[in-house]
Amino acid sequence: MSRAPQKRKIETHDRLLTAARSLSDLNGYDALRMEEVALKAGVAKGTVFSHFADKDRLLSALIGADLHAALDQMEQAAPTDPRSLADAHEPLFQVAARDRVSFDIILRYSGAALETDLGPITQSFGRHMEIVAGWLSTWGDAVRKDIDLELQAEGVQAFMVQVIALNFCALHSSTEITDRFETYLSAWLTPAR
Amino acid sequence: MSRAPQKRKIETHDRLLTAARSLSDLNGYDALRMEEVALKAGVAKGTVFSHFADKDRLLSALIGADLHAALDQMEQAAPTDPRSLADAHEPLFQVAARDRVSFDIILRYSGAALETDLGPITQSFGRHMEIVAGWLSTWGDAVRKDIDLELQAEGVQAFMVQVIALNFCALHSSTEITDRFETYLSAWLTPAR
DNA sequence: TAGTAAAAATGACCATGGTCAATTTAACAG
DNA sequence: CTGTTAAATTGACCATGGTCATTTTTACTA
Repeated sequence: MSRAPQKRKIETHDRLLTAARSLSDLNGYDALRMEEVALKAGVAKGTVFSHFADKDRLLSALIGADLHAALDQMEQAAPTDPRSLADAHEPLFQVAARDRVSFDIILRYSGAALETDLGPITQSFGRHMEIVAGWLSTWGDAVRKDIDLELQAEGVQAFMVQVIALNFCALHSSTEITDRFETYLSAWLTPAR
Repeated sequence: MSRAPQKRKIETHDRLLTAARSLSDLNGYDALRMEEVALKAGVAKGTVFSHFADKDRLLSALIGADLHAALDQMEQAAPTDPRSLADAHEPLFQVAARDRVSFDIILRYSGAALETDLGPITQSFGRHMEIVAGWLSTWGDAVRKDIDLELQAEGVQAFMVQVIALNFCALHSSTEITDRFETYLSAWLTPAR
């Protein structure tokens, strides 16, 4: 028989996340070492890997939290056109541009919205889609009507990933990201004239 | 003064690529070991890293070649609508779906089309864009006219990345990829009604 | 309270990507 | 042919992510 997780496990899990967070705040995700996390959490190295299957999962937990925080901030906005929709994504772009590692991890899980086994990044992409769909549903005639809401939101996500990727490969500033994003969004969302 | 690369270097480079290719054909990119490549090429491990800065670069060379071959095949087609455009991408999807590693590497360099220092993957994305733009330019009224050709091609690429990502995260078959791609392409390219 | 079975934690150990000071080889000048 | 310099190669070495048999702790039962 399998039993419920012990209180100890939950505490250790929290300590690990806290340790990883403070270390990554200090030196960025790139410099994060699993052994340091263990040390800081007062735990053996093997324990880290019994909580997070690999480094990617630990990073996903951290970056997923970053994304959720960014989405919280995003939700304050109420964009009504492509320009303000692009601007509303600023917090997300901040997270994605923080680190090469953030970029890699986010990109890798970017399309995971349909996955059954939801990781934290995947989850935040799902949430992002709901937020965007919610906004678009209030736009009335300002948005095209020939494709359904879900498809529209998926497209927004595709272009979001695109501009994030472009940002990292060339050396674009953050404002250039939103400008570029706005161009895509206008072309994608604007109704036929 | 710096001198031109010696003949020896070029030969070694070729041997390394050949070795890596045959090993990856055998067991996939995932199981490729740098030391095995060195061994097979009859060279010390350090030599591999003097030719390819890191494993990613070596993989990029291989996968970049895969992509170019796929593009060669793609160029045989002459799609005239979203459906056939999606179908024409089949060879590319094959390459991208070969391996988790291919997916990761391709995705990471997907947005690199604007980069100055062109890697092989980046290059193939540039070439892809030219091909698509060339095709679209012959579509006449079958394609929207409110945005320019370049932007259209960029969008095609964004959706291509999206469906590749979706494919790996959920368990979609290859036909489902092209179907999904076609949906996006219709919505993106079809002129206003 | 003692017994016990599963969960949790441990840390020595391994695999592999990557580094670099030292060595060998190629190419050219005189 | 000999000497000289930079290019090319070498392989011992390191860093770090990840494994797993063993040990310790927890929570439950009689």
